[in-house]
Amino acid sequence: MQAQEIGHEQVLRSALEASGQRFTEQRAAVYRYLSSTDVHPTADEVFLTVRTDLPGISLATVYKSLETLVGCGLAVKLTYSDGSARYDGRTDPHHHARCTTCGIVMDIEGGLSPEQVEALRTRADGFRVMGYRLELSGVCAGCAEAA
Amino acid sequence: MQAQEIGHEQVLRSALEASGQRFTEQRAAVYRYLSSTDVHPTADEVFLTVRTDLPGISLATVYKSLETLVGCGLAVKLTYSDGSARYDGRTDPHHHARCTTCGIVMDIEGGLSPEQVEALRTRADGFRVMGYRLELSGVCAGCAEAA
DNA sequence: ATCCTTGCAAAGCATTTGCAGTCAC
DNA sequence: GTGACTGCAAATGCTTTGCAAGGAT
Repeated sequence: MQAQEIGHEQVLRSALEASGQRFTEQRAAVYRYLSSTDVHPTADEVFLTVRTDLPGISLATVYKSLETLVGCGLAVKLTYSDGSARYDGRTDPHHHARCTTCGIVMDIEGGLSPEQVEALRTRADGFRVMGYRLELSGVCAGCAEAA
Repeated sequence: MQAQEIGHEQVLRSALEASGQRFTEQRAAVYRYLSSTDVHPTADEVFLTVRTDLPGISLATVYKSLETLVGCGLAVKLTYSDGSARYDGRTDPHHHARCTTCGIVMDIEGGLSPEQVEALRTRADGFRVMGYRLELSGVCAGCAEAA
């Protein structure tokens, strides 16, 4: 969808400009991929995929681009107990469910209500809430069937 | 409290035995420290503290012991976007609030109700929920004041 | 023209692993 | 006595960094 891609590019340009950073092919390619998928890829997976569009891109640049996107609020970095880090291009409120067997991360629609967040905050004296993360862990349908 | 320590030791012995593992001084010392603090220490902080009781313990053993405790369900490993991993010796349901400035992790009392968890699960088709993690991110009172 | 960004290679750092000696059961 | 655990040191693997060349504004 051409129109959508242009929309994405505008979003990225604005976000970069707002923080005094420059628009580049590499950042655009990383952002385009991240906002087109729901697989929550690792940095290496982003690298491997983006490289098919932009053969010259380096892994270091992918790391830097991802960090830039996170800094702009256009992506979220998710870290897990097995040491893996994954990136999520969705910026609307939603939760995750992670399969501890195969590592897949699925989206769960919906967010906490402001009241629920506030109820939590009142239990953390003086804490200023910027965001939250709610994640189920367990076994996905596919792995449960295989076992 | 001598009685409490003995209680802890029994809990650890049972948990280890249940999974066919052995009770050792090192595991006991790591568990004793973890269940006595609410600072959510990193592996290195556990090492530095436990070493005052058990001067010979190695960092590798601390890592292995922590992983053993996590495997027994006596501790929870929390990983963060800056690459740090922290361990929590509390096993009752509760949440966390993490300061993105100083890195401190605070406990928030309470858990999600079974109904709330179920409501989330129904949105993840076929997923078998084993646990969840709910965490606020933001700025703690101390850091907010300093800024 | 300025200075931010890239790509490469080297460095960093937390964590894991191989192995011989030691210890729990 | 047997197999698991420890401590040490080396290795691993993801991520970051330094720097010269290139690119965006």
